[in-house]
Amino acid sequence: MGLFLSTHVNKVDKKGRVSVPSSFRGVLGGQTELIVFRSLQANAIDACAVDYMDRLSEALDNPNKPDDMRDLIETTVFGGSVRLAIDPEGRIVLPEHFMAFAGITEGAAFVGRRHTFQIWDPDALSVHEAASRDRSRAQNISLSTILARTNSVLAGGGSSGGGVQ
Amino acid sequence: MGLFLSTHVNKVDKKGRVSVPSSFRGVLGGQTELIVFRSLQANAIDACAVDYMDRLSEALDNPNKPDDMRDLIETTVFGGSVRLAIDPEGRIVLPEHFMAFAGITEGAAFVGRRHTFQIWDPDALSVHEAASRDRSRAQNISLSTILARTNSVLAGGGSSGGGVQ
DNA sequence: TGGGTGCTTATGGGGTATCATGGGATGGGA
DNA sequence: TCCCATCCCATGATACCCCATAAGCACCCA
Repeated sequence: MGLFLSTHVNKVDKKGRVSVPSSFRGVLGGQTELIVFRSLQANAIDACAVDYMDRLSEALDNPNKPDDMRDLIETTVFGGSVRLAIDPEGRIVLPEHFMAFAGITEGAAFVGRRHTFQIWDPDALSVHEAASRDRSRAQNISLSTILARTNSVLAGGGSSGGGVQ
Repeated sequence: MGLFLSTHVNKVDKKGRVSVPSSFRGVLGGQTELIVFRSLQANAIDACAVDYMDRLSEALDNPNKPDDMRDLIETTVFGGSVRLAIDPEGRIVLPEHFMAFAGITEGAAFVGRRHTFQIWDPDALSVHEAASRDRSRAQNISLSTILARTNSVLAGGGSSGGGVQ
């Protein structure tokens, strides 16, 4: 119950409300607010807990970060983010221009990404997911290979993998 | 009692429930949840304990990990995986699209793979196993050759190791 | 050695709590 | 006074939990 996991598709009603999946609300703990902003990588909406934003801010203060990246993130993420209230039934109302940006109309797909999650139009997600799976397959990613490979990275070694699968 | 071993075939009842083999539940310790994920290599479902996923998540936070790889894994693995509760009788309910993906209808084969296990349609598994056996035979793999070859690697030596088999 | 006994495991069905979703009511701001 | 946002309540569907039954296995005792 600590990480945002799995994908849930929920309906958007005519008032613009959409339920945040129960398991995601569980990850948020008792928090009745969350942060959303337009994703930098895709036509999707990124979302996270309020306190996650604080940690992101600290990371940004790291002097090793290039200045232009800091500028970019400050503008797009912090400037473009919105704080949303979760109603007693666990629903949120996405701002109009966010819906348009992600192409969301009557359905919204919530995709867990560990510390954050994304909100997609279901159709756009299918397309994106298919492409991602292909790329992952090309990299030979599986539950068992990720750990093995990461450990070798940590050890400084770069065994190219090519495992038996 | 530490590794997922051997293969068990169980029935899927009309509610979609299927028993996790008792020995697998033993490996999970007291954990009442597990993670499932559509395999990238085969039409089967990968499964692991929740804490395995936690370790995977920690590994992903390693700053040496390339950013694009992290994105890919977060989307494919974490977005594509589902957390399933194990009921008091030791059963799980696989999501509809997971069943369809693996071609599972009335039976499910649980295949131990050490730290993870897979769930197959029994018929699809037979086909896959036959193919795997052929490949093993072609590569002259046996339990004793694996150890012998690994040891020689560790020792830095390259004794070509003509397999006994 | 063979039969019986008791436990663990797998499977089936029914009842209940939770969740997603829809509609209506209420209150504050324009 | 009107409109919009929020909150409250109702409902259908689903997921979860509890109990019951049956089948396999190991152990024990005769």
